[in-house]
Amino acid sequence: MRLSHYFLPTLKENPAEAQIASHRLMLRAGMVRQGAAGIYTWLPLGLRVLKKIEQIVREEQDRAGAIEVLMPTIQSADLWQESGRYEDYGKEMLRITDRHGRESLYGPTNEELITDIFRREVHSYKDLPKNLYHIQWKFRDEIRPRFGVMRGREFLMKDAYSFDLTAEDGVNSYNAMFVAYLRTFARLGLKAIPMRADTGPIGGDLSHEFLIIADTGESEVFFDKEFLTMEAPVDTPDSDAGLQKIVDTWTKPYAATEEMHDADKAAGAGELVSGRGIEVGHIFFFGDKYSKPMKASVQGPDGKPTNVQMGSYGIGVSRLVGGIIEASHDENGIIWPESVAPYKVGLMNLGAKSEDCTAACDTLYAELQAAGIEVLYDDTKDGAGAKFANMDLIGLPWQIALGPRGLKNGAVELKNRATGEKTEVATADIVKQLAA
RNA sequence: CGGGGAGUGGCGCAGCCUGGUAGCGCACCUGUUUUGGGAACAGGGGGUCGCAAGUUCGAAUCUUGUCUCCCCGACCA
Repeated sequence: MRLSHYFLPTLKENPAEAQIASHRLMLRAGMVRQGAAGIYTWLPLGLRVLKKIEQIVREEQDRAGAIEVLMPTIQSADLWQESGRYEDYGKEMLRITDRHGRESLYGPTNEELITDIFRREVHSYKDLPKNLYHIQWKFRDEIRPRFGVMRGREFLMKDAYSFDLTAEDGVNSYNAMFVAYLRTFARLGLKAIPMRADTGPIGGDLSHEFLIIADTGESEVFFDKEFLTMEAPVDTPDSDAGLQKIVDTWTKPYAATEEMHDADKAAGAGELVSGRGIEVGHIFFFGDKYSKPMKASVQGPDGKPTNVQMGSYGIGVSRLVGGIIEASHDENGIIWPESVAPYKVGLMNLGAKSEDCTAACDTLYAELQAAGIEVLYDDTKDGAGAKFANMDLIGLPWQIALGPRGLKNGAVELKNRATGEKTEVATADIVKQLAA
């Protein structure tokens, strides 16, 4: 993409409304603009990151056997009255009345809707297990939205729902998601720690939150130092026992959020670290909490109807954009992990008024594209300093600087954004090196 | 919802106390000179000061109301 044809409104100064790093940097890097409190427009650069995260989440859900659907944002109040949550959910739920006076709502979550789909279509234990997910915008009318997209009112979330005949099978489905989450966060370049969690309004008795550690996290967390060196599973076991083993490994060391922290239990554990955490995923197994009131049952082998055992599994996709920045930035800007970077490399023409230099940059740009490398090409007439500063701000993993000086030597300067390391690379070799 | 703060060109701010021609930096436009870490000079465009009432000869400035945004707390992917 040529910057001269792109839409990247960066800011040199810090907007007054943004307090924390990710919010500030997302505004400055031209990723988002606020519409109302906790509601954002995603500009091109931010949208690319959002889509990349979404895709990684999707791939890992698919790998774990979940099947993608897409449920609507607007739901009828009927189903919520059936589950009893229409009253329970309170003011956080945005309620809407349509022209016919029908009570509706902008979905804050989808347990009711998916349970309704399931009960209408699935009637036999032979069709189990099933895990259906979607990636959709949600709305929760938070009392106080803050921290940009990390705590917005409108947010993009992946939510999966598992259906099993027995509680034992349900735990297997839960474990499969647990492992998928470890893999997902690792691919996003994050160190996420599973912590036993309170089940809140979703309900149930088995639940883990996945938190990434960052100074600006919303809750205080305590965890065994061991987590910092644990590696996410590379292969996904295809046996229930294999899954259980991984879950056991990851739930054995002590880890708890403030509200679940038990100083006595922690005392017997390993070397404890405390810090602040950002919740990026939350999984629940809640048995028949919804299937019972909503009569979602299948016929078992014995011919008797049985309420299905359910679990639900959320990942805050839009929150992750902010979360990744919190975990990966410096004083100059964002440092994207390569897996979610909006472009892999930024090409800067430092001699935009020289025909030779521009021709060399145009050629290199075409070659990079031909090699399938995602490149943002700063072909504007801005000064060199402004180009460097902008590239650092938007945080692409690699920067190529090509100006009159390099043109003379047949070399470009390649900079690694994360390490700051700069190397001279022969222009002829640069594409090959980046493609590797 | 309780407590605190703020609304003045696109962004960051000053002016308000003590009412009297709306200002600065950045950004933007034109020209000239520059050109490897946010260039220089000259010229220029853009704001009914969140909104509404009130006080006054006169309101960005004083009074009242209202809306919005931000921060702290309780709540949350």
